[in-house]
Amino acid sequence: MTERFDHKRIEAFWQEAWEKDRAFSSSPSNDREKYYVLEMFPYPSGKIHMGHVRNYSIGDVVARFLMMKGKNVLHPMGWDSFGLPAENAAIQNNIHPSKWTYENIANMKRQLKGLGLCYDWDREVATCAPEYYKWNQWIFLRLYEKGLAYKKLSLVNWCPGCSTVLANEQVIEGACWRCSSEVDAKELNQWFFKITEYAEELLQCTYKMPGWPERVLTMQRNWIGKSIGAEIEFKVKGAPESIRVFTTRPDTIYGVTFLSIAPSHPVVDKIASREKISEIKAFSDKLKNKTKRDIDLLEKQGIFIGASCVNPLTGEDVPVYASNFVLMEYGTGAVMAVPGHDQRDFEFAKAYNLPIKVVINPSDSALNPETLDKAYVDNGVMSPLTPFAGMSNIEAIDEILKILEQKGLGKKTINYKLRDWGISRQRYWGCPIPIVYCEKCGVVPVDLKDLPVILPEDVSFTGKGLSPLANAGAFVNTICPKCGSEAKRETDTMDTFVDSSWYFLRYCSPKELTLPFDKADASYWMPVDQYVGGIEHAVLHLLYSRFFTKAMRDLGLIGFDEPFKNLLTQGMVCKETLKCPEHGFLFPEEVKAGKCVKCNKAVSSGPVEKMSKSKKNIVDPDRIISEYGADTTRLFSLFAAPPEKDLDWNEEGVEGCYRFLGRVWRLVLDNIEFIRDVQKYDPQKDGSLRVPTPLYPTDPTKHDPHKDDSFQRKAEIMDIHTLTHRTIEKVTHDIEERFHFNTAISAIMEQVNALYLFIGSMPVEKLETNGLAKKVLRESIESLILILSPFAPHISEELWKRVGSLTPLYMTRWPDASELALLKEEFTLIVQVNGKLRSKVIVPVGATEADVRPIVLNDAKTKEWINGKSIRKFVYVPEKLVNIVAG
RNA sequence: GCCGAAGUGGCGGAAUUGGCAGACGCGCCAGAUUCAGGUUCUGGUGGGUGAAAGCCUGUGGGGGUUCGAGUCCCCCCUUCGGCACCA
Repeated sequence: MTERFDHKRIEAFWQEAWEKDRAFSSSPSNDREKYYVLEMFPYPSGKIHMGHVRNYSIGDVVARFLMMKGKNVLHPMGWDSFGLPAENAAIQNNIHPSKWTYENIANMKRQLKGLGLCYDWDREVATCAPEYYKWNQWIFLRLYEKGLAYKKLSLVNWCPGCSTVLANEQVIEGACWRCSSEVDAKELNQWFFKITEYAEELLQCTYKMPGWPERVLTMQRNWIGKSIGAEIEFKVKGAPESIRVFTTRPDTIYGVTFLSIAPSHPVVDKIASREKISEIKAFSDKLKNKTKRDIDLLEKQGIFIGASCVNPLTGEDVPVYASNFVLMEYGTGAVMAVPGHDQRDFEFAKAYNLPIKVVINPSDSALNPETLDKAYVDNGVMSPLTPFAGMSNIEAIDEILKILEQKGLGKKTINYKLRDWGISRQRYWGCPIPIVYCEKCGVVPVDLKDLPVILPEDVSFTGKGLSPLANAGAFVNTICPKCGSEAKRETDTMDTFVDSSWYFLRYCSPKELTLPFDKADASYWMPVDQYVGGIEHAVLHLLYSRFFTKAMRDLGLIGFDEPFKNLLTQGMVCKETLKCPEHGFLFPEEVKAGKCVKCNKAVSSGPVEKMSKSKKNIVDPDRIISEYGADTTRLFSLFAAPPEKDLDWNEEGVEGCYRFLGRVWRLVLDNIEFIRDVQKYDPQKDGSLRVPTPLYPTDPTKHDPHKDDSFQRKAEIMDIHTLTHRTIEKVTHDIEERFHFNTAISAIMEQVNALYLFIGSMPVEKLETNGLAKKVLRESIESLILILSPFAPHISEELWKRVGSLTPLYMTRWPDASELALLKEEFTLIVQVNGKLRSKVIVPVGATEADVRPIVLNDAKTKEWINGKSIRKFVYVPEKLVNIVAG
């Protein structure tokens, strides 16, 4: 009886051994090439979910593989531990956010260790620790000093029911997530980081980042939203003011029939007629209180403000409208309206009976504004109504800009959609902003030597009113660092995205006391060679981190431009949902025989969706790990789909992986006597034993144990040798070049299947006496254990020890595929007749067309298909196939 | 509306450069082992047709390029993701 595969005992044993050996600790070294593998650190919400398992399994394979490849690998882990859920827990369960957070960290750390992930835990960081957030404050002050952090009035979401500010994420369809009151827009003084200063560089670098997925780069480019156009000044008729508009289509200026401005545009107060001002104000307020979605549904609306401007080129009067579709935040808050060539303006002109002018025509026809049913937005030729009749509109842009520039009424401009990053949060559980407000000195930064500004523990959580910090007198009341008189601290905390914008640098020297990180350590380890995380951070975290890197470079802290060389965005973990017509989503245990246990109605299986509590389709990693083990859990999460695709969770697939590991276990233990003390087969020394080998799988009659012919036996043994090295080659390539762990695992499975067949076809006494078989078997099993180890490290370590290795597996080199073993003397040539597979022939490697032609044409099957027809073409693809065109 | 990704057996997915479509796993079917269930081992499994060998057909749909297309080009359909009055 083979010893049972006891995953619990094995996994506990090796996890302890790795920890005791400090197997994965890292330090800079000049004799090995560095490699920094990073997975996005988790928010300590309480326990890990399958998304974490997947994310960290991917990173772990990369890290373990590269360690075995001899790289000096940095693979750290930490906690993004400031944030709102901790505060909610405080309000709901009367537990301090700090306690809640650290308990969660302890539990999740236990879970990550239970997965056998190869982290250097000596580098662990938690962003809520003063030793960490001190440096947040330090960076903030350096940015402030550089003018990259500033304060300004801006709109926030205000809940009148809770009398507090809400984050955008807390506003659900325009209402408070907690009390459902309608959320107002409110103007507050907020701190900002000047990310817009880097808009152009952030954009340009996206074209030089081949290691990032194209779709993430596209999303970032869209988010930055560069558009090239012109700013044009329209003088107000009968008033000293003028209105500046931004347009990407200066070529349409001759078609302007009105101007549209944002209702909140400051010019309204100056030029609108008295009776209109209050109407426009009301219109503007109404818009502010609507969520984006609602505005989308609104029709084009506007109010004539009672004033007109003059078209700088035609001198025509253009009435000014306050319109609901013009945003104050973009461009200049004013647009020139060209109904003939812009669809929004067209709709507005139709609704308000404004003239439509065509100034650009398609190259082959002339448009009639009377009969136009939509705006003509394509390129074309300038119409006779303009001074550039017949010229292409693209060329006309430069001509028009020249005239405007001469008149001093326009110039080329670039606009970005990217806004400065508002980092103030009216919350407690975050990093305090190190600023003091003094009546005499105004805004005063805290001295660097006085950092950190410690977040006070002794505060009360009511969920009402201002941030708990604002009520913490001992915190708020302080002394002005400049003049020493009484002053008050800033009570807002920083957005938690600030914490995560530089944590990858802190990992390089997590215990550094004088700076956020040691410059030499950072320049050794950085940039991150491989970053792995979810697509949900495509813009936010990944853009902020890029910005921070550039800003810190300009502060002289680092000497590189981009933080993450290669990025892998893994797909979501999904599962089928179950839905009862009466009770909605159900947990699997609420369904018996396809019926809801509450109402006995038939339950339909809903769509496969991302695992979430509300959809009741979550699978708890703890349960899976305890039932099947960490190795199986990791293996399944890597085998079920390629990493960037969504993964469908199904328990039968998990069982399949468990079965596979059991199969490996038995394969090794059942044959351990044959291989334990045998020397490995070395093709360099034993190369003379090589015999011509057909491709695997070979003729099934060969597996007949009674038909023992030593030549055939030898060929069969050598097939295993070849397969072993082909598998090493494929697995190495799949991990290294493609991150296709699913195909790497399937190749290992194929090797296992082949070994079972080989052993099954070989009588025991043969195995015992055949030296070559033993050697080849040992080599194959050894290499199997090694290449399986990044995926399933515990079982691999255990088997590695069992086959008699003295050093632990994690200290062992990754096997190399022997080129000699991969050499073939013959290969199977595919024979196609008229593009269809008709036969196969064995030919020597390196055969030329002249060598192959007679062999193929004499092949009986091929002859049959050619059937006397004349051969019109003979296509030979060396080492692959021939295609005979006959007819 | 714009941008992007994808569409292959009952299911998850392979096919790296245009060259044997469906590797591997799940499920299902059969045989062996077992007192029995489970386990384990072996074989089969796209569809059509056939006793079988085999033949025909087949990668969302339609066209094209090519000796040869899941892969390249054009048009269309569907699904998912992102952005969305950005002037």
